[in-house]
Amino acid sequence: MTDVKETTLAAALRGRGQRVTPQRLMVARVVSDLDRHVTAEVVFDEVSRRMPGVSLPTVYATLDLLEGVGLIHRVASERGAVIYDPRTDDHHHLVCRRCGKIVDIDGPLDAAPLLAAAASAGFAADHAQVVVRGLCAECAA
Amino acid sequence: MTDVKETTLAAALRGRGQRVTPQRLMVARVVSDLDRHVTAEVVFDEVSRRMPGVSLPTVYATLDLLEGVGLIHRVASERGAVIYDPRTDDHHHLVCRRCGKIVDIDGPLDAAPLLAAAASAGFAADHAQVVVRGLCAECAA
DNA sequence: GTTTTTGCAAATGATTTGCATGGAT
DNA sequence: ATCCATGCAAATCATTTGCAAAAAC
Repeated sequence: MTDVKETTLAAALRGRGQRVTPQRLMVARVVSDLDRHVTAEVVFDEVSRRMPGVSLPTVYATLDLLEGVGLIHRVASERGAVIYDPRTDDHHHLVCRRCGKIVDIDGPLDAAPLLAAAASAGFAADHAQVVVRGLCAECAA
Repeated sequence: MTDVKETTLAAALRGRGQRVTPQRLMVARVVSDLDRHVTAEVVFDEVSRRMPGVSLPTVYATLDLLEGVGLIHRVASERGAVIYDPRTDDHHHLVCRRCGKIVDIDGPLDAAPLLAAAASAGFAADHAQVVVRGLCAECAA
């Protein structure tokens, strides 16, 4: 069983003239294994469990790198910590305005008119996501 | 010329048993007058110009209150600070991943399927917005 | 060998909290 | 008179930076 994420990352790093380090591979593996929305802290905790001594700044830098390479996406959040999403396919999010919980929703979005509007505003769009704000079932109670 | 925002706010506060203070009215007026995406700092600076002595924690608390009342919305930001939007009608945003610039886009969104998905996940949705991430014209250069 | 990365510690920026005073009802 | 809101200072949280040592190429 090959690890698609690691080989993709290693190739991307080599292509950019950047170095393939064990810390970077571990951060990528942890994000892939956790397979859910994560913060830098959460990734740091799990990385530390598997490879003690890795620093928090390295985790921040590596998450940024993974985003640049396109292996993870930022979830558009409206406050607090940055949330990364290991899913890079087209999907959207529900965000609870009270507890901050984020849930994926799969559903169609006709982004074409918005992307056209983006282009005419001079933006080179990477990615369009819908954020639905509201109250989750627990917080509504 | 009546000030819709202020009367709405005063009414909402009274309805909730909260107090109508000059600081709250001023924060609401400033947000309305600035009429653009703002941070707490920006609001604080303008409020301080018009009513010296108002504290930053009061500005934070009041922006939170205005959001709760529905007079302003938070928008997804790229940088550390929370951005508030005085427009509460249906529109969307372009966010530059490099400089953080946020631009409004008006365009149709067929949110119905996403709102249906939200409901079946137990979420009571308030509001759906699209965030398009990318590079603005200046940063692309 | 050269250059990039790392880990550490400290700095920064945004927002929140605790608490006593002041102000709205 | 009662309680909520304010101002101040300090605390907290997430993230970034500067720099010397270690590792990748």
